Amino acid sequence: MKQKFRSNCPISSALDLIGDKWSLLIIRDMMFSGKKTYSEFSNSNEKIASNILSNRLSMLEELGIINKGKLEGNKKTNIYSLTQKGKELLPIILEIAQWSHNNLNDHLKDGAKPFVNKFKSNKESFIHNIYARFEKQEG
Amino acid sequence: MKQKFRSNCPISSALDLIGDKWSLLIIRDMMFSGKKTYSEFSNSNEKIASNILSNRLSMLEELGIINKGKLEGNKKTNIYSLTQKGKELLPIILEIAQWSHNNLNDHLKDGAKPFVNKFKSNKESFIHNIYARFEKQEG
DNA sequence: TAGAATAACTTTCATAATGCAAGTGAAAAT
DNA sequence: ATTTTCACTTGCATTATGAAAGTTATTCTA
Repeated sequence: MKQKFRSNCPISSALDLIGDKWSLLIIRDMMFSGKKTYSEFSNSNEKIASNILSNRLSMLEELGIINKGKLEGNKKTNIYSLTQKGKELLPIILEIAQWSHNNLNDHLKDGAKPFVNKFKSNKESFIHNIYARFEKQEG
Repeated sequence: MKQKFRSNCPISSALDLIGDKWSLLIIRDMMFSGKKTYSEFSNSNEKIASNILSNRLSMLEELGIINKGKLEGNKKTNIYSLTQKGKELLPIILEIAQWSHNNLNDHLKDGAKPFVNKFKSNKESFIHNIYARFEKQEG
């Protein structure tokens, strides 16, 4: 079997799992756009190729970051959802957003700025509110 | 010219710059191991290939995340240091460490755990202490 | 001060990952 | 019954990564 991890370092090990240009975008879409099907993911602004999307969805599932399921009465559409492990990527994603907000200002549209500002003003509560929303969505 | 960014999304844009398996490891070594030269970076546990290291150092410099300099009286050794933009990657890296600590526990050695626990207990002050250490190192 | 060692790469070539376009098969809608 | 939709897969070109050896300019050492 091929080694999954390059070392025992927590940073390195996380990058072994999600250190690419696509995985976190799928997670982002699940967290902030409520996307949950293959075709929804394939419609992102960043134009992920269908084979890469397919590959990442199965990797993320294998890693226990997302789940794959169905809705009753529909055999066609697969419904992907975040596991706890996946949900806990939220703080990472928010810090990334903040870094971009601080350091790539020229390039970014203004849309996300109020969002990041709200996060900055009280990170803990901001994160807990989103976690609560995750709960609600699952009923 | 080739487009650097896939979209205006802050997450996507950050990943366009540092969304790979090596860039953040170089930053990590600068932040936590005080590494600053090519040969120090090439000695990491994760065994980065020399051509990739070279490529990443120049990318990171081009992106304004690190600086390349010399020490007086030494024309040979290049000294790399973090810019403000680079230093601000600290919160991202710490959140990644925390995620691994929470979710990859079986795989990780115990060494980093007290560190992450300290971070968890008071993130703001932990981060500010490290920022202060950055200042000190530069004199 | 001549030769050895070191620092920082570069080059070459094999392998793996990504990207693009087209194609497939089952399920659902018309 | 036929067309659409959904979730992929396949084939092939391009790009990125990895391993090993080679290069050049210092700097150290005998």
